[in-house]
Amino acid sequence: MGSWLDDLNPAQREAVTHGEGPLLVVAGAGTGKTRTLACRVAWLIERGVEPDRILLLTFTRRAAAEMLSRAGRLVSQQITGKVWGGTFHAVANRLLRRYGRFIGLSPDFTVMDQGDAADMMNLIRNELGLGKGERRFPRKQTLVSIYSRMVNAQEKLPDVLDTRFPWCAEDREGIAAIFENYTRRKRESNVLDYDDLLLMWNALAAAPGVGEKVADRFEHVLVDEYQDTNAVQAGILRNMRKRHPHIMVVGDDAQAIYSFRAATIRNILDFPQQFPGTKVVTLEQNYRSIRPILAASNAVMQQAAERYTKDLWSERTGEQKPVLLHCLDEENQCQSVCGNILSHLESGIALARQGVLFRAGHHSDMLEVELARRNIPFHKYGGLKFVEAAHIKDMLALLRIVENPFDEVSWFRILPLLQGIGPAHARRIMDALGVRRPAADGEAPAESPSPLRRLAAADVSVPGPAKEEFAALRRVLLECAAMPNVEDGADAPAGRTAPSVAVQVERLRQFYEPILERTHDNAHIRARDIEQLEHIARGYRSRSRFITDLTLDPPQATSDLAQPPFLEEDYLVLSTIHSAKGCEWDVVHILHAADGMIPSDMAVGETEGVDEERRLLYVAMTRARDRLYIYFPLRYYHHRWGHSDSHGYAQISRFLTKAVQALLEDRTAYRSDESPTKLKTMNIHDVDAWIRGLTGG
DNA sequence: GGCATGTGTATTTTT
DNA sequence: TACACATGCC
Repeated sequence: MGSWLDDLNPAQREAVTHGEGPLLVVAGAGTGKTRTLACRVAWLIERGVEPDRILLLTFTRRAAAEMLSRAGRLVSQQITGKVWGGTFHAVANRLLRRYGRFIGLSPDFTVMDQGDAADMMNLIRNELGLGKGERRFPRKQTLVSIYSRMVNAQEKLPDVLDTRFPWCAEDREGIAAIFENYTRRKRESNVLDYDDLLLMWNALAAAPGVGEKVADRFEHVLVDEYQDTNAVQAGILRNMRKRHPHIMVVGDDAQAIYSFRAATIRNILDFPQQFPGTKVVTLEQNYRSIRPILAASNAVMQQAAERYTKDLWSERTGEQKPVLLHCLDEENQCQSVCGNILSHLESGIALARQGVLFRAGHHSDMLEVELARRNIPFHKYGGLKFVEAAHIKDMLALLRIVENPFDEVSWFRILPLLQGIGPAHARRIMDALGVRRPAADGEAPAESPSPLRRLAAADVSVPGPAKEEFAALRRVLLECAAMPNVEDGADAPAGRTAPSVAVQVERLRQFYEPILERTHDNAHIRARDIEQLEHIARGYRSRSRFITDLTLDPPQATSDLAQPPFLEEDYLVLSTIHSAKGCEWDVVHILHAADGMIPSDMAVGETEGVDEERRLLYVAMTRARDRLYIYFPLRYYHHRWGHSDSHGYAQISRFLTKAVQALLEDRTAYRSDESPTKLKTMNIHDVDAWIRGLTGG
């Protein structure tokens, strides 16, 4: 047995060497959760468990890869491709391609992301003539949110509307009609959305016969970040573990931050009841942060109600309290952040060891401009993603049509791009090609000729001005469809090598570029993104695999691809707090610690919402190893997009109570002669005089 | 029916 | 800002 066991603390070792039955590891921030999971995998393998009979479910693919490479090093063998590791969604995809046919699912389904789901909702919304009425009908994004909430929380539509979307309650019938149609349309076009992946996996695992077969594949199931799983995911685990009690879940109720995705903290709190005989191990020694940072973080969490009690402690000493920086306004905040970053850089802390965290993607907008101006390189996580850019979506839609010619949403995205074709003609052409194939109730769609066959054979009528571009589209689609391609799921053919998917992408790009030039003004910047897409495609020989990977595990940030990774120098990470989960930095900067930002004013309605926002701040603070800066801009301008000078004064985040502030060091980010405190201490007459001063000039 | 142009408005986090 | 929707012209 590996001597590496000696490097673990007693609680970690207890978890790693746990024998039979369910195990819940309550692991506080920075307590070596990743290490414990990796060691558990290694321990199981050393005890003779076959790697491919282990299922490791993580929150991101990166997390799985990291744990498996660590475990592999411990047991001195390559296990990365053997252990089943990945997100719930990615594993669902893999299992469904292999076993889906047993529950009536055709294995060549395509996966649509949330944007595609929204487009399909919109398609139906327009067809049903909703949104034409007097009142505003919920928008496509809202519809997807409602739908996703409904299925993931397993709640009835009226309840979801009443509790979460009261302003949409009046449109219940219309919404119900859209959802019914939406589900049917997905089945007809052989498409699964994110939620379907989970629901279908659950159905598969629950199905008599095949369910047991799927469950028996895995002797051990390990789940990371269990506090951020939802009811469907808990159901999947129950179904997967009906006959094998070996399950280990790891999580921290204090770090649950995904309730908007219907994650429920009940999963972790109720785990011992759900899985009788559960052993609970608590990890409390924090290896990450120095004591003053931990003290402040713990003080923030002190106010939370129901939780597993943990007292995080650390041996890492240090004098420096976290710094609370009072800033004049956002501009001043930017200057201060940059100044602090650069001074740490000068003292030898590389940019890569510093992180900037914030509640919402746009909270870093101004800072990004300032960083660019000062030539400080950075990567942003959680902003607009590569695959969400319109031109990338267009390219993917083209590929999807080739892959699955029944994909309505993709056709309806591409056809109106052609000059002279709008929604009406697009519908007509799709009808002529037979893109929709009505399914009998609950059945897989009937066999019908591929729309591409009809495209090749029939002379589809298109309006005069569109003839030329349509002919080009026809040519390129048929050409790509004829190219050799490795099926996903099939093992790569040994002798014959199919060309990489990049060949198809290149061909599609040639078709698409003129359209790009016509429809977008910054066409050449976007063209570079498409070249990047082509670059990624070189690594794939299965078109299906390529499309699925991009939808289930998209490149984190657009700038990820701005320069090839090997040319990267040192760079700073900007991240939403959500995307920072599991990360750590020597120095952490938290922006906008003002009420309305953290907590977001969208969330302050219910106490549950506020509780989650508190945990967000806790997650952000506990990312820091040695230095923590919290910035509080005092003044916010009202109109984000306007030039108005009107502003209001912010309150400091309600989570930074007196008790917490006592554990922070106060500093101001501006010179005293700029001080807004003068204004703060003025009385009403002074304010009026001040206004007179402004109006009088 | 397509398309350019104008108007109003919402407004977080992500697999 | 970006998106949904209305209007008016070809």
